[in-house]
Parts: sequence; C-alpha cells; structure tokens
Amino acid sequence: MQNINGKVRVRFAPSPTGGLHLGGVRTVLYNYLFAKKFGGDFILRIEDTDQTRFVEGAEDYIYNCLSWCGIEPDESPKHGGPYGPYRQSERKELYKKYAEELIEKGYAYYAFDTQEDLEKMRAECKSDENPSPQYDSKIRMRMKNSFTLSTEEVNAMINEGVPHVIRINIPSNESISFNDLIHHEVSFDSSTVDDKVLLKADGMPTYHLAVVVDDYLMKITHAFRGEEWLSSAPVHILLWKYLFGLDQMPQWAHLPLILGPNGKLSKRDGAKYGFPVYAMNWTDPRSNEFTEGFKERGFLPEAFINLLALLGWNSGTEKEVFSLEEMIDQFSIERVHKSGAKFDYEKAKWFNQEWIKINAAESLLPEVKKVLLSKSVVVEDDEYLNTIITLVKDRCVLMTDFFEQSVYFFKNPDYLDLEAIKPKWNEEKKYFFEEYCNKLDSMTNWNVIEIENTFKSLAAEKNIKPGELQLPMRIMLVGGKFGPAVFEIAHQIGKTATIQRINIALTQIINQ
RNA sequence: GCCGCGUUGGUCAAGAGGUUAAGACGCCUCCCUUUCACGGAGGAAUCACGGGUUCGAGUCCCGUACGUGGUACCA
Repeated sequence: MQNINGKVRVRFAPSPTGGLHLGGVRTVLYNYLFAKKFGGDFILRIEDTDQTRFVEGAEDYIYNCLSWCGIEPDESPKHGGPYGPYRQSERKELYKKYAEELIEKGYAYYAFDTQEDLEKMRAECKSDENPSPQYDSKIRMRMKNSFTLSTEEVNAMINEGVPHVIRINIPSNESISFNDLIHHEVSFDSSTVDDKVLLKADGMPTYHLAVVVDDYLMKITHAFRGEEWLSSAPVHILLWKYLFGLDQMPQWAHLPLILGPNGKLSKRDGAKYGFPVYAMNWTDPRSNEFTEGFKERGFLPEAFINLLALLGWNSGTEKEVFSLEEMIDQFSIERVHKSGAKFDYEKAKWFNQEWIKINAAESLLPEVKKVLLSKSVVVEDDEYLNTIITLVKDRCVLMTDFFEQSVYFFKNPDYLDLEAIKPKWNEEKKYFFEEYCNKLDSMTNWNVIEIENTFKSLAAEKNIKPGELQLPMRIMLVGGKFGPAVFEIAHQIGKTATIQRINIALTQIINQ
C-alpha cells in the first residue's frame, strides 16, 4: 500500500447459514492482518438478509471459530460498536431509503414480475447460445415493471400492496472498471450485467444493496472478499457511483479461491478425501449433516491460521512458520497471489507438527489433557504430564496423536506387538528378563543410569547383545515399536509398573 | 453459451528481460538412532501450447488450450 490516510476499517461479512469454511477463515485472516498492520479496526457484520437460509447457532459458531483462531472483532453484533446494529436483518428499514433514492434518480425501478413470470421468461429465452437468460436491458421491456407500466399503474399496484422488488437499472454500453488491489485493472461491459434485484419483495435488501450501504455507513476503507464476487463487482461499483460517489468507495481486493482436489473446495471434499474443511466441527441442525473441523482433528490454532495465510500469500522470504504477530508485521496485500491455491493436507499437517515442536510442553498441556480425557485417561499430576509431553511431542503431528504416543505412561498397554519379538525370542532371553526384574526390584535408586547399567551388565554377563534385548523390552513397556528411549520410559513409569509389564509380557509370550 | 479471473515441479511457491529457474511439503537414498520420531546430507521432478517483440523471454504483446468463478427476490 502506498499511503493510507485515516483509520483503516475492514469487515468480514458472513451469512449465518452454516459452518465456516477454510476459505472463509482465510478471508477473515487477511482482513484482520491488513487492519492490524495499519492499526485499524476489524468489523464482523452478519449478512442475514436471506431469512429462508437462517440457521440456528451459525452466528455463535462463527464467533467461536474466530475466537479459537485468536481473532477478536473490534465491532460485531456481539462486541458492539458505534456503527451498529451489525446484523443486517436489524438494519432492514435503512436500505429502503437508499433503494427509493435510486428510483428517484432513475438508477433503479420497480418490478412486479412473479416467480412464474420470471421462470416463463427464462424458459422462453433459453437457447443453446444463451442457456441462462438475464433480466437485462434487452428483455426488461417485455416484463412487468416501471418501464412497461404507466406511473399510475405502478402507483396503484404499490398502494394495493402487490408484491414487488426494486431492480437496478444497468446502463447499456458503458465500460465499468476499477482498480483491484490484487487483480489491478479489471473492467466489464455494462451490457453483460443484469438488472440485479436490490430490494426483495419481503423488504429485505439483497447482498448487492446491503454491502454497499453498510460499507458506506460503517466507513469501511478496504473491502476484501473471495473472488467469486468479482463478477458482481460492476453492480457494486455502479451503486457506489449512484449513491455515495466513487471517491467514497473502499478499495477492493478479490482474494483467490482455495481449491480442493477437484476444483473449488467444498465441504464434501473433506469426507471424500479425509481432511477437515471447516474450522471447527459443525452439524447442520436441519439436515444433521456433519462436517469435521480442524480443531477437533487435532490442529493447533496457530498452525491453522499459519497454513491458511500461506495459501495465497508469502512474505517473499524463505520463512514459512509465522505467529499471528509476525504475520501482522509481514503481511502485505501486494504479495497475495492472483491465482487459486489447491489445499494440500500433507503440508497442513507439517505446519501443525512445526507448531507442536515450537510450543512449550506447558502450553500444550491443557489440550493434551483434554485429548487424554476424551479417551478416559485422567491425569492429575501436571508436572508428570509436562515431562511426558516433552518426551513425546516430537513424535506428534496432530494433537490427537498425543494419546497414542503417551497413553502407556499412564496405563499398561492393552495390546503387545509380540510378533515383533517372537522370531528372535528364546529361553535365554526369558531368563534374562526374569533376572532383570529381580535386580530392578532390589534397586534402591530408581534412575535412568542405574536402570540402563543394570540392563547392560546383565546382558554382558549372559552374553547377549543388549540391542537384541532392547526391542523386546520396549514392546513389553510400550506395546509397540515407538516412543522415546526405553530406559527413560521405565524410569518414568516407575519400578512397580516396569516389573509388572515385563511379567505380563513374559506370560503372554509363554502362552502363545 | 456469454462474461470475468487465472496458468512456474504432484502441491505451496521465489522470480518483476540475461539465474546452473530459490525454498518448503510430499516421495526416494544415505547418516544419526539396535524402536518410532526429530535432526543432518543427497536425489528425482517445473516455466500449458503457438506465434511475435528483443542480441536475449518464465518474465513484455497477441492468439489457443485448459482451469476456475459468475450468469437467483443466495450470499
């Protein structure tokens, strides 16, 4: 950005219709990073103008997701603020005034076409060359509206309460162009854009009117949104021109899309390809359809926003791991890509792994505790848990991995991978472990060095290579071929558990 | 169909006329480790295509192809 005068104000404006998509969170994030970089405000506005699509709980869900990501709006329905209300349904009366102003100026008109009229028109005009006919300058003269009806007729119908909408009167043969922060010069021919509905029959505005009116009233300086909006940008530009003047219009930035394995990322891709798509778990209250979230899958919020930020933006350096603060510092809209980015779950996991490594055991602890608790492992000793986390965190990619990687520190393994030791098992080894248990039992100072030295000297005495005994020992204590140093594990779980686990394993081997 | 936007390895990407075309993820090999990881060293793999412009093009221009978005009284 060149020079920014006045306070930066950006907004994220979701409609409360369901879960929060990857792309949505990234839009929030870019908005937020940009605002905070310039010391500006981040506003959350709820675009609930379509009452038929309202979904219970969706708004709270959005707050929760943002909060989990570490992003708190400066203004929102929940947080309040000087430009409220922040829910468009509560601003309903406001929009009518502007729609009427447009009518007076000749930039909009009343239309009385019913749903059936519109369907009929589309059916009649539909052809191979024109599979989706638009309500535009070419056909509006055939419809029921202020152009084809007399003023008297129009007024009479309005007075009688005949349902009607207000449509924008798109000029013909006008070039509409604007300078997008990401795409730079973008231009459209007005004859390709249709007379969009501005005010619906129920009195609610459509997105097109509401976004312009609210961005103006809320003093938005920079409007970032997904690229799917680029096609309707000319409508918004025109509305700005007619209502408030182009010099008042915020700077637009149309963000590239996040793609799935096959085109645009959809919530179904998640279940299909085995990765989460929403920020947090979401179950649609109407259909009961469940969509998995990154949070529940075991992602750390730091990793989640980090991976999202890097999908479409990079700092220009080789650095890839950024905290929120670092991103705010480094972010620049100029370095946001034009092209869509395909989401790569493997790379996403790598980010999480990095963040697990970066985080200190203490900060991971509350979440690890929850993971264990969800599997009925109750941990009371925080100090002990801390030690365990430090021991295993390099082995965890997702937070949920902490269960498998640390459960054996809290209880005996349910299953022992005996197949891993059986091929090389013999009586000598059995005697070794029996004797080792006796030695451990009489040990007075339970520390790693002692445990290991006892093991090695006994092995030497028996003339068995220690390496051939370490794997069996590991299986006995852990259950499988993984985890930190065996003697450290024995040290942590204590003398009683160590001896007990060796004995359990020994009997299992014999019985097989 | 029409309109818009886009196109550097499998993926994320650096690159703003002259580079052996960075780096990361993933994959493979090796080292470390008598487990699994972490860490370290290597390797394979790329400028969609065709024309220009230029001494010289991934970089500029024009086409083509492909992808993607829109084409609702949804956002």
